[in-house]
Amino acid sequence: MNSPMDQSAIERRFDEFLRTESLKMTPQRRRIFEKAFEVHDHFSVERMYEWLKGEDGPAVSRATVYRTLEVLERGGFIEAVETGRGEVVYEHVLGHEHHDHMICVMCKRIEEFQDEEIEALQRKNAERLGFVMTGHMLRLSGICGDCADELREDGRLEEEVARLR
Amino acid sequence: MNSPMDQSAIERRFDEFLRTESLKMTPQRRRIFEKAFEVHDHFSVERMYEWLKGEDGPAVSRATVYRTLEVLERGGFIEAVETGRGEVVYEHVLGHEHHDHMICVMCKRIEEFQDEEIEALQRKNAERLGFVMTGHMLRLSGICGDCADELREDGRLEEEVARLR
DNA sequence: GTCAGTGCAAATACTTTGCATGATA
DNA sequence: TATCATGCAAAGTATTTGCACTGAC
Repeated sequence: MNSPMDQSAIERRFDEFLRTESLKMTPQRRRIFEKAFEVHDHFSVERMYEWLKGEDGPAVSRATVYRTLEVLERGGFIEAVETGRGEVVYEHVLGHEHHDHMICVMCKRIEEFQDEEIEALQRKNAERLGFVMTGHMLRLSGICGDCADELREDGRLEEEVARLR
Repeated sequence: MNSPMDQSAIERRFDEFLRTESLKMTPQRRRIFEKAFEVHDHFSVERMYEWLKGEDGPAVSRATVYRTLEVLERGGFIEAVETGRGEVVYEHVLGHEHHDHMICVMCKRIEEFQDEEIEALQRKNAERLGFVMTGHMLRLSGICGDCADELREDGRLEEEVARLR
């Protein structure tokens, strides 16, 4: 699946963003940025660090990964997704519609979904509470089809679901 | 506002839970448990630790607070609420209906709300994705009425909202 | 040439753990 | 009396920061 916006267009935006913030384009930033848009998957700081370490190119330290992801987030290029218990992964944003996440507690697979009805109800509740809503995070957790099948074969699905609920 | 279940009834449940798990009732556990149900507010590990340190009674170490909150969570007496960016606070559960949270990004105030329509839509989405849903977390963030008023006085509301969005 | 960015190692913040001691059932 | 729980300090883990050096503009 390709993004509706191609790599070079996104890169131009990044250049632009750096310029407006008087930040500099460095090989490290470029590597991190490109990797973030090349993968169509969620990644942690550690994962990004390992990816870059395993490939050719200028070395990138953990500190720089932290610092750069912060810049990318501030610029709206990536977004942090809390997967639970303090764990954070990132996903690139440009060319993607807003969406929420459904995470498999067994294999950690992350599915995305959108539901305008839910969004509308969120806004309604915020308003009722007298808040100006600026953001939200909705995360569903459960057992994905594949993992459920495996458990079902062993007759352990009910048990697991009960334990998790 | 009082819970529909009184303190002693909750405490009996705790005794029972400890017994079924072959755990022991200690002064430390009792202090933490009672404080968790006495306050009608969300608390962090650190906050609980500080509360107990400031009051009479047997000393409670940080390690014990961590360990006991884990026990209370496992027993379904309290629930962890992620307030964002890895921060976790707890709230007591018994006698409270399930609810979601709306957090003020300025003063950190937490409001609770319930919306059965949202719950139903969540279940629908999970099903569509082929998941057996076992849990969810919905957190709205924004600026509460009071903080919004303050910003409005200074004419900085629009600006802040734009920055946060 | 100036200012920002980088790597490194140290510092920080938060949480968990091993172990000797003490308390509960 | 047999566990189990506690406090303490040490060890993890994840992230941030100070600083000297390097590199982009």
